[in-house]
Formats: sequence, structure tokens, C-alpha cells
Amino acid sequence: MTAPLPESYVPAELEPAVQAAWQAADLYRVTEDPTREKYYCLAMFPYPSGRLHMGHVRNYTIADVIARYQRMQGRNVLHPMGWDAFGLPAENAAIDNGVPPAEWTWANIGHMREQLQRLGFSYDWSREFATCQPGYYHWEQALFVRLFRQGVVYRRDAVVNWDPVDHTVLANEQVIDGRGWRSGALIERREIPQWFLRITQYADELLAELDRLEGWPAAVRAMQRNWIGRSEGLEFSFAVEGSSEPLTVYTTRPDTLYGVTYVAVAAEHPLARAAALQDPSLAAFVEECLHQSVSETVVETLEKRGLPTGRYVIHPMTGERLPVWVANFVLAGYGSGAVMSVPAHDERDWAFARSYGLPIKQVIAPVDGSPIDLTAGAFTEHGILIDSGVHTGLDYSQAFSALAAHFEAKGTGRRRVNYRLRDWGVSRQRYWGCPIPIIHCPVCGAVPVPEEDLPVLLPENLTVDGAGSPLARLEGWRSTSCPACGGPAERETDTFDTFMESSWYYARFCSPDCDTDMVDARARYWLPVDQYVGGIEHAILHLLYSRFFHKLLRDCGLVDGAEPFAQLLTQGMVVAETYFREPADGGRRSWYNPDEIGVVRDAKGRVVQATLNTDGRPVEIGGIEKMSKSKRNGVDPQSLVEAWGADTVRLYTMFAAPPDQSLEWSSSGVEGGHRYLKRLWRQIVALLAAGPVGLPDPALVAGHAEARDLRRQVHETIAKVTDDYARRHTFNTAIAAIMELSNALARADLDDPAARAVAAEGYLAIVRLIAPVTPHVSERLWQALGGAGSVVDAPWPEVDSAALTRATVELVVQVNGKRRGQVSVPAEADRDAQEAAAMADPGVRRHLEGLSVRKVILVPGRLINIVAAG
RNA sequence: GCCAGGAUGGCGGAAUCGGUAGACGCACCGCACUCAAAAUGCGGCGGGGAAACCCGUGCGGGUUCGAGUCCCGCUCCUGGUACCA
Repeated sequence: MTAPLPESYVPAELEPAVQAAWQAADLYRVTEDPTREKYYCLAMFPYPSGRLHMGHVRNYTIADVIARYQRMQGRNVLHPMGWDAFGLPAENAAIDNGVPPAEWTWANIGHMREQLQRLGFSYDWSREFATCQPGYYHWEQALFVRLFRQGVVYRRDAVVNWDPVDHTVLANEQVIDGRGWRSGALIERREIPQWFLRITQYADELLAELDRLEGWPAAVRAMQRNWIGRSEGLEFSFAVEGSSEPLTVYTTRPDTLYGVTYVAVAAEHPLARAAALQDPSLAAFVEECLHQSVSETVVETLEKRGLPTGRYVIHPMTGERLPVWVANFVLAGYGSGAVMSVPAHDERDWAFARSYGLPIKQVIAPVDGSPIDLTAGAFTEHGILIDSGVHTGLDYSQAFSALAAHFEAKGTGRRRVNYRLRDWGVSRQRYWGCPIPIIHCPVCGAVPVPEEDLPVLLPENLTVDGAGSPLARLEGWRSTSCPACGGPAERETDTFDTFMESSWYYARFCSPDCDTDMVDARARYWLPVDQYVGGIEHAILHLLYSRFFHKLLRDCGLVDGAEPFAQLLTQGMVVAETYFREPADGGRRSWYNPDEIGVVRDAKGRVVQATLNTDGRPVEIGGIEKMSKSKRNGVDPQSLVEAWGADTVRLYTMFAAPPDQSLEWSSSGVEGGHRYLKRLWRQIVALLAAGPVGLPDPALVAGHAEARDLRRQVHETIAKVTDDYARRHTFNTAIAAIMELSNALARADLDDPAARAVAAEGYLAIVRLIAPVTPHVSERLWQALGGAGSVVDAPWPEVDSAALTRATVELVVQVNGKRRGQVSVPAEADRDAQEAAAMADPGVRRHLEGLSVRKVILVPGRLINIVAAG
């Protein structure tokens, strides 16, 4: 690799050679080393869907840049990769092609691993695992058994989407307009027994720790905070007319109690079911509600509808009779399945009351006494109680306290902290997942599988047909004996939610070969993850479950610390232009890949028309959308790597947008990235041809204005790029600064010894600054420039603060906030001198004519604003 | 529906703590090299105007000496919404 640098840059030859050298040196294998500072950089592991897509490339390049940067800082970097291998797509593929899910999954893993390796990521592949391996899920089962004994696990009925034709439970995304996606049958809500983890027991800690997660984006913390949704309210009961069973409700607005004009219950509520027995139209409505998908989106965007049950409750303060309605927006599984309705002071209740002619009774007035218009909408702010019996005149918190005391004294209610967060249902009626280690015994009930009998292996090489649960039909697997009494018993045939596997894989990477528990002592060295990188779509579920698991692991004594991920970077989507044709017969649109499209531009470069290359006729431009199979606007990373090389793909992906924004695909943009690498290569070829490479002599540079300015830019760039990588994670601006420096170095006179030395210093810096992004080309250029060892472990360039000093600064001069001139002043000039220089500028003088100066605002070293008036 | 984001030239984006709007790249235009093309190099490039200048960061208001940035009210787009991962 010390051969002279070839004239031209050929990534197809260079990159495999560099990768082979890395592999031969086993460069990316890491072990625990207490003498060195550790850094754990993790990208969200992929579901092995078959091929890498651009979203993966982006995710893994961001993480690789950070890992490589930290490594060049001298840290001991753990950067692992594995596979989130259980899940629904494997079953769908099995149904469609008759391939067993295990086979399909492993074939995909093999292919995707090759694709990742070709991109040159710095993974320690010795730590690789897939979650479908018994060596992994064994310990997940062991944790579940432990949690069962601790009472963190329980079983209860919960509602699912049931497809009555395929006899299977459907995921929310498999329900389209209330029908099963394959069968087309109207789905039913069905209650079945399921296992739950008591995440609500940790709700307060999950909430409190959010405030300390300073390395997380504020948006993600806000979303989690709202998702947990802690509220303080009042739980109380209404007496039901003609029944001894009271109706319990929870409210965060006890102050509006006197404004309750009706009560709404879910269709599944016993009161609704009982009333439906006597009322055929009510029965029909309840039946209709029971065919709605369980998804919150569906429930909340439905037209709000309801019917009176004919039953009444008694208002606990006024003794008034209030009607009980069944409403399609009240969730059965949440709270008590019943809500008090205050149309005057709640938007949803207001809309419902308006459409059904229910009374709207104002009981809260604005504090300032201003009138409100209840015909226009609800008044939802806090205020002063009116028409509220003995509580009239109180404010929100006084009313809250008084009413809570009232109900507590009577024993019909109490103050309660409530969470929007619900316990985590982990049962899935699916085959391709981790078996739940429980045995159902007719005598002993649900008994956990003893630790020594774990893992409960998932039978593999099964054919799946999409009807019913394959495990339930596997008689030989299902029947077993009870670990407690020895009698005949049956295995649990549900598997875990795949979020279970992805909730602790980050810990397993620390000790992937541990065969005694989930993790061993090595986890204490590596955890927490210093930098976690993944899609914003995981902001709530995956990240909340992982935080929860970390606390469970901590409480089992397996890890230290409360949180798994110190820093979080959420990346945006990869999007691309779409093109389509609308068929004349009104049938389905046909979509075309951007590769198949040519565009016609006007004189200013604006796209005026797009045509299909094969027939030359126009197509419609459909706008920018997330890359997807259905819109055919996806770009295959592998063909890009083949065409341009991994470095170019990595460079474009990092350059086109900051990581947290969506990234728009552009093939000419990739070409631009490639051009830059070719230019950098050529420039270094030219430098080496110009003479021996040595570092600048400070004395020589000091007396040489151009060399001094250039050297200042070199060191300014080092400072900026370092800050962009380490603190801001704005790789796009780091690359822009590197390109700018390249442009400046290209103008250097290589025949001048001082300038040539500064150029050499600059290129040695650039090659290292860009190495995290384009490691292959950097490796080769580093060696050509005489760098020691591999660039992967080269020391990060240091800023020479002496090089940063400036003799003069440029000061922008404004008059009344408008830019009127620019003056150059000595860097050490005082305020008066700067003002005087600004006033002397001819453009400034012209705009000050006839005006008197009122105020001068000086932003040192940047701007001076002269405020003047006539 | 609810929660969280986003919107800046022809395009992707920059402007980091309220201080020069448009860095860097793409596209486009011109020039050089070439028989020619490609590649490469050099120059131009928000709109209007001869210029002085004026206008301009999704829309409507506001705060400030000064607003892309802060506040209030909208529009549209995106992510999540608990069984997609």
C-alpha cells in the first residue's frame, strides 16, 4: 500500500483492496480495556427485509462517521451490528412464497451482511447475532420468568382485531377500512387473554429521567412525556338508577363537575351490553362499534357518534338525572370505559352535545369576568366556578380540593394520579417470534417454564399459510407436562411482541457470547450506549420500551445506571421524486423509477417536463415522497456502490442534508460528490509532483501574507469540522467546510515553498477530517502523504491557536438596520475607533445626511448599527 | 382527532446565542482545452432596476435599533398514535 499514488481515482479497485487490508489486520475487533476511555456507538439494527435501502445506508453511515471520529480521538470504540430477525414480514413472505420464515430470514441476513460490508462500516463483526437465535431469546425468556416471579408480569383479557375468515389476529396495519387485508372480511373486536408487563409501575421514573436526558432531542423527550401523560385527577362514582353497580369515571377537571350533562360509555361496557338486550337499534349500534379497528387513529378520527342507552345516573352533587350514552370514541381498555361529559368546557363533549342536542351548561367563567360564547365552542381554560352550588366562586385548585375532600369523606371517590401510558401487552398470536415460556396447567394455572428447561425452542422449518396460529396446531410441541404437578399441560402458543427483542439487544452486544445470563460484567464497562442513532419513527415505542427494559435489567442487578442511551440522534427519511402515468381507462396509476425518466429544462434550469426514456412520451411529476416499493421511487444502494464506490455514496448521503432532516435523493448530487473525491485526488497528485512534502516553517509563513491566510483557513476548518462532528452532528456543514478548504488549497502556488508547505499541512488535515466519511480514499491518500499507520487510527488534527489570529476584522455597518457599508478595522480597535471608521464610510455618510445619530449598537467584530432620525 | 417536527433561489441546503440571507454542492449560462464530444479548468448565477437603490426566508399580525431565528393566529407537508419495524 505504499506504492506511488496512481494518476486517477478508481474506487472499484481501491475500496476492495483497502477493505481486505482492514480485514487482514482485524482492525475493528474491540475488547474491554479499563485503561482507555470507552465509547459505545450504536445504530438501530435492521429488520432483515431482504435488501438494504437508502434509509439503512443513511443510518449506518451516520453512526459509522461518529464511531470513526471517536476512534481517531483515541477512544476504545464499540460499534456492533446484528439483526432484528423476528417479525411479521417473514410470515407474510412464507404465506406468499411457501418459504419457511427461518430460511427466508437467514437468506436475507446473508445478503444484507454482504451489502453492509461493501459499504466499509467499522463493525466488530465478531459480536454479530440475530434475535431469532436461541442463544439470544433464551435470556429474554429467562427475564420473563424472573419478572413473572417478581409480579411485573400479569395476564388479562385485552381486545384485538379478529379476522373471522382467516381465524387470525390482525395487526392494525393489516386492517384496511375495517376489513382484513387478505380476506376482505369485516373484522371483529375480540377479547382474548394476553400477557402484560407493568410498565406503568415505572411511569414516574420514565417521566422523571426524561428531564435528565440532555443528550436527547427535545422533541423526542416531549413526545415521550406526552405519551406517558401523567395527570392528577379525581376518580368518583355515579349511582346508576335501578342498579346497585355504580359507574366509575376519572376526570382531570373536577371543577367542571356541575356542568356534567350526560355520561358516555364504551360499546363493550357492561351497562351498554345490558341496555342493548332491550333495544334493537342500540344493539345494532353496539354491534357496529364492535367492528371498528382497535387502532387509536381509527377511533379518534371517526365521526363521533352515539346513542342513548335509556339508563340514567344520578349527579352526585345536584341529584339530577343524567342520561347515559354509548359513544364510539370511548375506549373500553382505557380507564373504566366511561367518561363524564361537560359540553361547556370540553371540545369533544361540546361537538357531541351539539350534534345530538344535549344540554350545554356553563359552570366556569373567565377570571376577568369577560363573557364567553358557548354557541361558538367550549371554554376550556381554568376560571371561576359559577352555578356550582356551595362551590360557586372557587377557582380550579380550590374546587379540586373541596370536591376531592367531599368524595373522600363520603367514600365514593378519591384523588388519583393517572397515566395515559398503558401496560405493555406482549402477547402476539404469531408464529415467527420468541415463544412465551409459560405452561398452562388445568390444575396449577399458568406456570413459568423452569430456568433449567429454557430456552423454549421455536420449531423451525414450518410452512405458514396465514390461517390460525401454526404453533397452536403443532400438537406435539404444544402438549407437555406441568412443571409444578407433573400432570398433562399445554404450552403457551403465543409469541412475544418483537419489541421485546429490540428492547435489550444494545446490552447483549457487550457480551454476545454470554451463556449464563442476558449479559455479564462486560456490560458494566460498555454501557450506557454513548451515541444511539436511528429513525425518528422510533421516538416513542422502541425507545420507551428500551428505557423500561434497562430499568428492569438494573433492578435484576445486571447493569448499572438508569438509562440505556446517553445521546440520541434521530435521522430523517430518505425521499425522492415520483413519476407516474394516469391510465386513460381510469385504472391504477403506473409509477416509474427516477432512473427511467429524463427531464426537460428551461433556460434557467427549471424542470418543465419529464419523459419516460423507453418511449420518449411525457409522464406526470408526482412530488417528493418517502422511498417506497409502491411508488417505485426507491434507489438501490448496491447499484450506486457499484457505479460510484462506497465513499461517494457515503459522502453524498452525509452532504445532502443534516442528519435529522429528510434527505432528498438526487443522482446529479451523487455525481457531484464523486467529482469532489476525484478533484481531491488530483490535487494531492499535483502536490506530490510539485516536490517533497514537508510541514510549514513558522518563520517563513509569518512573513508571507498568502501563506498565513491560507494556514489560518486550515486551522479554522479543523476547528469547525471538529465542532460539527462532535457537538452539532451536522456532517453536511463539515463537508462543505472541507470542500471550501480544498478550493482554497487548489489556488495555492505549489512552486512557492511556504505555500506548498501550508498546502501539505492542509491536505494532511483534510484527509483525516474526511476519513470518517470516506475512509477508503482517505486511507490511500494518507499513505501517499506519508502518514503513519492506518488513517483509521490516525490522530485527529489539532488546531494551532496561533494560526487563528487576525490582524483586521471586517465590520458591517448598518444605518437604521439596513446594510450600508463595510469597513475593515484593526482587530484590537476600541469602540470609538470602530464607530469612527463606520461613520467615515461614504455609503454610511450618504444615509446619515440630514439625520442626527440617536444610538449606536456595536456587536464586537461583526456589526455596527447606527440608529438615526430626522 | 391528538402529540411532535418541518416550510429559505431553478434544486438539495447554509446562516451555531436575535446581528451581512443564500456558504457548500447540483442544475443552468458563458469561456478555455478539443476536429468534435466527454472529462477537466476559469467565470457568472434570488427578483426588479441604467444606477442609486428597492423587494425577498409558506401566509396574516406583533415584539425589537435589528427577525429566517422570538411571540400570537393560520395553511400545507412529514413522523408517531400502543399488533409494521
